[in-house]
Amino acid sequence: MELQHTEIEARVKQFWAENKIYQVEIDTNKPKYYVLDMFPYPSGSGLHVGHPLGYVASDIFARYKRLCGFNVLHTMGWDAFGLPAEQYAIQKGVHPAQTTAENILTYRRQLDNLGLSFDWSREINTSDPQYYKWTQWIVTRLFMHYYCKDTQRARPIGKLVAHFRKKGSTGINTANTQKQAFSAEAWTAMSPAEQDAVLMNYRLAYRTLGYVNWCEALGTVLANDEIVNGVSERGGHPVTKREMYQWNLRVTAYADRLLESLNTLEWSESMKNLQRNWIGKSEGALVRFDILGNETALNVFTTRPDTIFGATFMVVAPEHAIVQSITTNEQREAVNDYVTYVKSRSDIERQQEKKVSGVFTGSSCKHPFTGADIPIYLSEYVLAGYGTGAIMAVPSDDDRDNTFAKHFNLPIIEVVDKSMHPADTTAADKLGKLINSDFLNGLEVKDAIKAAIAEIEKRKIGTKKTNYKLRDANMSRQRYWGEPYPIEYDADGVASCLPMAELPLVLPDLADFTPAGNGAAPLAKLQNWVNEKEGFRREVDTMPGFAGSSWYFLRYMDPHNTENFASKEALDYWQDVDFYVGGSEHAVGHLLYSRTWHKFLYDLEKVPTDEPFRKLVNQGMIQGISQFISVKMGEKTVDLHVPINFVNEKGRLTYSRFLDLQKEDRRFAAINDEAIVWHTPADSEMYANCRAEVEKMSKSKYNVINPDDLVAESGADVFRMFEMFLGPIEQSKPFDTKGMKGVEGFVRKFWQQFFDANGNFSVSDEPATAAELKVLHTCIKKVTDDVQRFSMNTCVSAMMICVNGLKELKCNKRAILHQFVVLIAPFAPFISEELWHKLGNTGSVHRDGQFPLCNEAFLVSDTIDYPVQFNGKKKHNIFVPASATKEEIEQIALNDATIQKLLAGATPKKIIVVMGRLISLVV
RNA sequence: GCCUAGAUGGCGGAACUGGUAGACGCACUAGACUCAAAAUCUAGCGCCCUCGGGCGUGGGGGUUCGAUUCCCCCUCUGGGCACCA
Repeated sequence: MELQHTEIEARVKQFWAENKIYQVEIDTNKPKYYVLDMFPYPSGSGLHVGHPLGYVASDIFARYKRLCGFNVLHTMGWDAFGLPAEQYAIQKGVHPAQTTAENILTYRRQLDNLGLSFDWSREINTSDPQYYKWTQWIVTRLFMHYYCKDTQRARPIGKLVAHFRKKGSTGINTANTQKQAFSAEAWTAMSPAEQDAVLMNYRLAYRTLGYVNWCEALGTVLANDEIVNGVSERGGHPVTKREMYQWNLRVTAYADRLLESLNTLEWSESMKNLQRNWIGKSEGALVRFDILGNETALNVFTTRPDTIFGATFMVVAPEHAIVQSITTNEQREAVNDYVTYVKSRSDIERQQEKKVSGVFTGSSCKHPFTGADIPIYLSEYVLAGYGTGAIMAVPSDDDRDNTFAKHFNLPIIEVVDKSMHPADTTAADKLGKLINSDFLNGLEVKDAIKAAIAEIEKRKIGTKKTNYKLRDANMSRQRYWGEPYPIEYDADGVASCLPMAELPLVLPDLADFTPAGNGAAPLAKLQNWVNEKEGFRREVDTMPGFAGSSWYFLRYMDPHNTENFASKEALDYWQDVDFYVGGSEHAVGHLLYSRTWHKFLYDLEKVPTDEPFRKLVNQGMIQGISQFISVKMGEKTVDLHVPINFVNEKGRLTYSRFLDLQKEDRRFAAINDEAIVWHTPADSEMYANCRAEVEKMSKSKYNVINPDDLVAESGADVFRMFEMFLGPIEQSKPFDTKGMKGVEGFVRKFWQQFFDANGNFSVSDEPATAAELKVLHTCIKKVTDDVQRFSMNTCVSAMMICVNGLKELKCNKRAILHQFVVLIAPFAPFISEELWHKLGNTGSVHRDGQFPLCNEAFLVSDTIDYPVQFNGKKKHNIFVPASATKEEIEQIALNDATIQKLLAGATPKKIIVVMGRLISLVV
């Protein structure tokens, strides 16, 4: 009987929906398992074949776990706030809520076509007020807490206020923006506005004036991870610096813990390294250099305090606040010129052309140990935003300092003797013995660093210090389509957060979505809304995309709860995400913010675990295969993208497919009007050879493959297995539909195994033979092992071998086929459900099936043929009973006539039997 | 420059802790069926060679009876960070 996949899919989908097969509840009799996909932003273009890669893989895993008796939480939702919907709203005037709702319907339909086992009763949407009520609530909690470094956890801001009242700022050890010192009296004497400003220095969500990344084209500020190569990640618009009041998330407070607990996670090493890199912890010392003829001093951060005797000059960032006060009159003009020059250079220019530049300030520092005068320079290679914005330059052991010293003819003093170490040892290796360094002479670098810090602290000229590259995350967006801030300002401008009872603060309707101008958010235009509450003014900025996505995995545990973001019962049962699947592009954005929020909630004892995602797998990107045609355009030849469905299997452009298109779809013709005379079928260029190239899949490259088409053509089961069969999940690879044929053949063969020559359903109740059991159980073993390793491509291979084996044995035994149905169920959910019912089972294979266990006894053969090697060369096979011991194998080998001949009377020096499998005779 | 992952037939890729390299699939070739084609089935398919055999996992060296796997050096490719002191 022919496999009618469309009919089967419709029938099975209905059965699943009617019987709520995938709905899951807390069940304390079963162990829990939480399998999660990174939820998508529902964009206008729908799913392409790249999206399902991770979804299908995690679905297989979720289904496998379910069949193994776990209570599996497997859910999906929508990261629904975001820029594209708002940009579209500005252009077309369609409310983002409407666009988003439409896109969600498309996504939902496409996902359902793939047979994914999500519990849709737990669907969430970050733009739903019932959801963002809790996003806002968490932000109010962040606002109401500070980070105590003594206890290494977040604490209520009230405790800090109480401390200020009693002791002022003395004795606190907190994460803060800047150091402050004030007495209890001074605190009490402060106005509410002044106290508010002080507290902003400690809050975990805080508002401050600072230079931020401003994107004029998008009309909003962006966080560091939203900027790639100096332009906005979305749209590629230029980004400039602008001074504005902004909300920030104090992620730096958690830097150490984020770094530490990475070691406990089952993430790929490269993923952990991306985060380590981004956090960028470095340990060293803060050292004070007194400036000659000036009361102020220059503080520098260095990771190599041991090289301090090699410091021959100082370099200060041109933007540093101290610049004017240390510039002498003789040098003022040169300094001003240089500062102007640096300001004229954009970030991109500075990154691209790194030339040696700088200027002498005229001032000098006194070396804290030698007392020598060391000149202070300005140079753009010292960054204002890192460390103290000033360095002690050690040209002997730092490449940049070295280049600078040579350029400006400054002295270089060797302080580390590297001659004891390999020739290619560099300063970065931190190897060698100190020389020319007074009390440090003779010490190895590692010891010298400790000794130098000890001495620096003893002389009170500096302290041990840890620095991070990680910056606090900007959390304000001057956009409409995001969560409103649950913050209001009183007449004095003092910020307070809304109480729980006033949440959610619903995003008001707006007709015109354009920014309000001058950096103000669209909501500023709604003066009634802004001033709705008497005596208060509402915050008009909205939250960035990462707000809603930083905790969504918790909401799935208890999505309809109105009293809490999730009940304690649900949190205690579901705990955390056991298995998280998603793209590696979220390494330093979503994954870092989620971890931070989660640790914060853990500090508040709201979640039971310190980390949200135990195991993480990053699926690779599915690329498209673009087709190009070379076309003469006037003088030059250009390569143009050709829609892939215009190109036949031989890589030739076919005219007939073009003719099939409706007029409005003739985009390809339109863009190439100039180049090709399209309207003459006889035109030889119509049949030109195309050139294929692997690129990112995108609409503009005409290389997108829609999963819907493939599902309609070959069935969801085939599509799922084929996506898995492409190769390892983690790897990026081009999507080439050519290989689908193989998987299609496999599914068909499997199906036909249940039918006789006349097409009637026919299974035999006779007991299975040893050969049949061996074929099946070999497959069970392989699939069980590989699913757990997340190696889905080899699972599919194993099943293909199994089906070929059963076919060869003409096996239609119920016992064998029943087990295979359960085995294949995670991969091919539709066909397995259909066959499960045909075999006379009730319920659903996905709920009532039990994943078959491998019985190794079936795998054993009577005899095994062992290859025998001589000196690792000559080979000869011997047959031994499968149960033979090492000694017996040796005996049989030595008695074998051929081996005796090969040995020619010699006694082997060594007989090697490894794992009972292979023998090597060393003569 | 630094970090990280990788390099295996014409192609995608197997080989999980060192043990018959190339599983499985695609493509290709031949045969069967067919008037013919498609589909299907059967067989072959790393390279060289006449059998026997020799050579083969980016290149070079090493450890081992035995290396795709472990160690050292080099080349190339993908991803990330990038004047972070």
